[in-house]
Amino acid sequence: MPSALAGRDMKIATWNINGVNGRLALLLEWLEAAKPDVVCLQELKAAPARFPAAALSRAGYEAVWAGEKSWNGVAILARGALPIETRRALPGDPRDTEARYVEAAVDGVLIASLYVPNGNPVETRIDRKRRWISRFLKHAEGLIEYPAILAGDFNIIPTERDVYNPARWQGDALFLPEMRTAFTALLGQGWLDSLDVMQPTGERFTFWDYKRNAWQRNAGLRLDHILISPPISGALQAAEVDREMRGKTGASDHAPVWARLSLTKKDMSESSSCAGAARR
DNA sequence: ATGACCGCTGGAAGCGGA
Repeated sequence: MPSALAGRDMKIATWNINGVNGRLALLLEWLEAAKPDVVCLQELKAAPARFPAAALSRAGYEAVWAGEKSWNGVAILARGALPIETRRALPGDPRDTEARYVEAAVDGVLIASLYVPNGNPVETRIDRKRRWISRFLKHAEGLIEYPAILAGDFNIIPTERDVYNPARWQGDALFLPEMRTAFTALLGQGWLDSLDVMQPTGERFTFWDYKRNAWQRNAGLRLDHILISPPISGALQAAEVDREMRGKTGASDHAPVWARLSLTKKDMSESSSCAGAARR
């Protein structure tokens, strides 16, 4: 374990991998090149026993994950350390068995990897998304005082700047005013939208549909977010989208997003609070 | 440019994704 007295960097990334086994070679290539310290993955699309833990360990990453056959699935990877799992489900509904939330402490920071329900078609599925987000907002509020990071596929387009053609997405579950309000409410709790802060101008899409030549037309959306709690938000140094990963042969329809934090001795002293959150 | 792509499962064609 790194010394709790020395400042150090943490590069944390989130990537909706869209099939962790089908994308394993690309994931390993990216880990080697990008060298993130912490990675949140979504859409593993693999049963728990089929998560490629051994291959990732050989690449230097230990992992905790919530798996599910065929659909969903979330994981947290840490370079050179085993994440200390604090939760494997979002609290508030024992009947919700979908693998959409996992939480772990890594190097004194509480990390959540989340995959919000899509919500389309609105007529039949928006209620599920609404209820999940309601539970998530409540849980997030309880984490705000700790050094914590919420990273994942939120399935929410936060602003008109985050969609190539806002008019075409009116009424879609990703862009409903209600959903954008929920995202704003999260920021209102104190969470910092790292990509928005570090890329305030220009485009910062994270998803391009496989259909209709969306990538070639740059018809993208910003759906993947890394939110940082107040105790460590001042440590944010950089945040970017690894767009080149979307252009690779056999790419996921999402690109990785990453943020770099320079954590100080003061941030480290909050680690005991993180452990407190883990015990709750 | 909401039919048109992709991964998963099962071993074909259907489902879910966003």
